[in-house]
Amino acid sequence: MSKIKPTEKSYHHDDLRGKLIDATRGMIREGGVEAVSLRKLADRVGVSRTAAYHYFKDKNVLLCTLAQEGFRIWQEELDNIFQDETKPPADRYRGYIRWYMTYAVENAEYYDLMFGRAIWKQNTATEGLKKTAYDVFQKQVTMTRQCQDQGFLPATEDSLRLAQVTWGTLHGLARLLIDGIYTDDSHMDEMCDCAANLLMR
Amino acid sequence: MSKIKPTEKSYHHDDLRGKLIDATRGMIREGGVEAVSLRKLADRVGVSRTAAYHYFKDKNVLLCTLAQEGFRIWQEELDNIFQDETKPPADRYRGYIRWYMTYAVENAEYYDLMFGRAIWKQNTATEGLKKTAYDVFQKQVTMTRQCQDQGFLPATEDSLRLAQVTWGTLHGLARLLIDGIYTDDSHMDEMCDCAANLLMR
DNA sequence: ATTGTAATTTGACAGTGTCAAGATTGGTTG
DNA sequence: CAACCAATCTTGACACTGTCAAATTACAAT
Repeated sequence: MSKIKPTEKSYHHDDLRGKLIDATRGMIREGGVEAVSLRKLADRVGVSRTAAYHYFKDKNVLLCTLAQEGFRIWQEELDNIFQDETKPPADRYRGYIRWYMTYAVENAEYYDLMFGRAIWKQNTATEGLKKTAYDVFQKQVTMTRQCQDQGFLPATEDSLRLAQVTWGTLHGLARLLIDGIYTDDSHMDEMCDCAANLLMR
Repeated sequence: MSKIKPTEKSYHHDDLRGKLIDATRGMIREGGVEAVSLRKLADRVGVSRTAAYHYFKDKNVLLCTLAQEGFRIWQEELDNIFQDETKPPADRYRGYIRWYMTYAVENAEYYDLMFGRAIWKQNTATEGLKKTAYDVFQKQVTMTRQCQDQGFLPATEDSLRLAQVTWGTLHGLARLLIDGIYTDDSHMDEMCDCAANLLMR
């Protein structure tokens, strides 16, 4: 038995892979995707420049791994929100909008990693990331259909298309807030309400 | 009179500044913002690595200049669309949505420069760029109010907020299409229609 | 103890943006 | 016309970046 799972603890450092991921997450939170440098990362973990290459093919794969983790958590949050039986469905949807925008603003750098260009441009996304992200969207679609059935999203529209457009709306608003184009987050509540009014009926 | 306007033609190269801008625009169209390199740019124009520094403080200012140019053109297009008296107002708005998405997809790299993170993150935008972009948004607001008055955008909402949200919707959809998240542009028409149905009434 | 193999490091290369100092050039002035 | 001068452009240099190939280290099994 010569194979050792690289994710298991190794001798030199306990779970270097995990430490790399943790440190990268920290760097992203602090300075955004563009602040992630493999060499600074190595310094932070206390390892040589190219050590990360044994666990991640290149920088892109490392970032995709982090993004994928983000989508997994996102999925869980989504489930929690829409399984909360204490609120009426329409309130849950309003809560979802609120949660979306709040999360995006408070975790701007991480949101930017997940939905930003660095990863999605010209098919650089890992297969794993694509799949996980696709699952999240599937959830969004079924959730949309459910809301249509419950009568507060327009039933005339195709669910898939409607899911795209509603999600696009939230995504767009989030981007405006994060990048500070034409907006700052001081009026986030009003924007959420306005969006809810437009989308729901 | 010792001053010579740097924008005027110089002796070594006729209007180097203009040539730099042109070449940069080309690079953006070909490979996106992230493909712009000052050294490759210099090569392309046939000048030394640091020549551009005489006309632009740094790379960021160069990009902002290009983006600003984009916003000026954007402004003109917007005027054209909403001054077209041959169509009824509602059709003009639908046409605007169509134009927006088409432009974004067909000039993805340029759209990305104008509305993407590279320029807007943490206040790196030039004052000039900010102003020009702000003017465009102002137009969007007055246009929104006009549409509210004409009765096909909800009159109950605050114009500024509504302008933000409608624009956010288009921006979000454009980003989804450009980055290829959950979508490709083969269903752009349906997405435009769906968005129009949601926004207008 | 030796061998094998996985983990890690070192060296190197081709890029990048940007600063400081030097070289070039053409118009203005003595 | 010659000298100067300031705008323009180039060269050299520095500190970064990602990534590959080869050498080194360290542990497990024989």
